[in-house]
Amino acid sequence: MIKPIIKSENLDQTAYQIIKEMIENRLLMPGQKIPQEKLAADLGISRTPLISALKFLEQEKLVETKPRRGFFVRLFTIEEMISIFEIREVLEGLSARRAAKSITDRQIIDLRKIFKPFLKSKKIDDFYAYSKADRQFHNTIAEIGSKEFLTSILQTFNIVSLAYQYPTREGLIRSPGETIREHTMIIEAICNHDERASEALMREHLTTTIHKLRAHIEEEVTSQKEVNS
Amino acid sequence: MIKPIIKSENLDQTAYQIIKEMIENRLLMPGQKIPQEKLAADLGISRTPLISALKFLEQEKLVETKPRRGFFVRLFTIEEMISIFEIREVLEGLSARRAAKSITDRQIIDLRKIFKPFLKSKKIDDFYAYSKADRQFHNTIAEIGSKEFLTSILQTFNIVSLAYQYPTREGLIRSPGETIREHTMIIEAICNHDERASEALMREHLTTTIHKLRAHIEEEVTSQKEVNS
DNA sequence: ATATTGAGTTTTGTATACAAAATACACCTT
DNA sequence: AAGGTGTATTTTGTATACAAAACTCAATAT
Repeated sequence: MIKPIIKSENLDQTAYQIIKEMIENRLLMPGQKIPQEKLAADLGISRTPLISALKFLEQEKLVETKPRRGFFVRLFTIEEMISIFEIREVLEGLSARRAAKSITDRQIIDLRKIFKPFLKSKKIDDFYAYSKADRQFHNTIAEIGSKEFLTSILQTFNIVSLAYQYPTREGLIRSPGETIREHTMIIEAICNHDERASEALMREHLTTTIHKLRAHIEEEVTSQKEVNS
Repeated sequence: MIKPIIKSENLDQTAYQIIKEMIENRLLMPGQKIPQEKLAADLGISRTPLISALKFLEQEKLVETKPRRGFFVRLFTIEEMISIFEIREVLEGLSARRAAKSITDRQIIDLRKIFKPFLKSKKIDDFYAYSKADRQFHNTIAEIGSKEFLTSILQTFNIVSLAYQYPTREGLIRSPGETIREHTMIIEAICNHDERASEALMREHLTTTIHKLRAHIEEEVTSQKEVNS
């Protein structure tokens, strides 16, 4: 995959973009200390814009500082993952509601296109492709329905992208067979400008995922105990 | 009012706190350019931590940068104000739901105390005191119900405090007589650990306020037109 | 009168310098 | 061998330095 290098105005913004990607792609591992001098040299910049970038990432909770000891890549707990999903539930619900209000004919066509390749097939087994469509679905609705603050919140806290860090099946918590119907229902509600249904369906969709996530975790804890005993 | 000066570890964090307060208290006016050299001198620090602080505030949308031209205090449009309230609606709804789940007996006592002084009186005319209680109500629920990410989002984007920048009656959009019943109902739902009702009532409370806000704006636009014609 | 030019001034974005704090590690003591 | 102590090394937080961009404003041209 070719990464779109956004040549931003300032060095700290470009550094920010690159480091964020490095964390998302696990080039910087959670818990690891970030070597300032070395990373600055690798990026071909001085420590000043690098530190500025790291402080952004600190506020986004992707990185943490221990004063006078440096920056470290942050580790997310299971509780935090659930917390992120709960926030997704309400914010993406709002996005969907707003999208239903403001969607244009052009955007309707784009939105309906996303899951088209999967509607014919009886069983969806290409998890990679479906995960990609899933992300695109959520991001598109966020783009249509969010402006200014909401976009800023979703992006700053990586609400959508962090959710796919879950370690199974390309980050998919539920199977495509289970979610495809919900996805199409949400899309239709938005395309019909039904604000109430769009929000309700999106929330339901994510609530169900949270339940499944909780169940997964329970299972894991139980099986861990079995191994340890 | 004595401001609690939080002596933080780093200079940029203290600068951040002070500048944020200056903006909230209108010592730095919206639209105004921020003079770096002068402000740094006033705070007794160099430009390095000051810029760092300003970049935080930029991400919070309290300040904006025009590249190579400097930092400016940001101006909020009416549309953005409504947008903030919509985000409040869903995020505080979530806060209330979580608070209902986790509230302790000690916190129940504190929460019930907030509106006690106003329950006896027939008519509430001390807008200043009521506005303060209102803020405390929302902040307390946020504190009880939010952890990690949600707190961080609410604080970072000043979701609660920005809402009181509305220029009438200490930022109160609806009259105390109108809202006191809703406030007590929300409090009771939370104290009874009723998650569903807590979220629903909080959302309703804020939705009604948004409607009122929209009506106010309509009125203003209309009367403006009358003046201009 | 309005618009354009350009030298002088201010301010920005970034690199570098440096004191103070943290860390590493060899050496000593028990 | 285990633990403590002091010194050398690294790294952090902040100030300062400086080239390049933006602004100011008076002089000139239209």
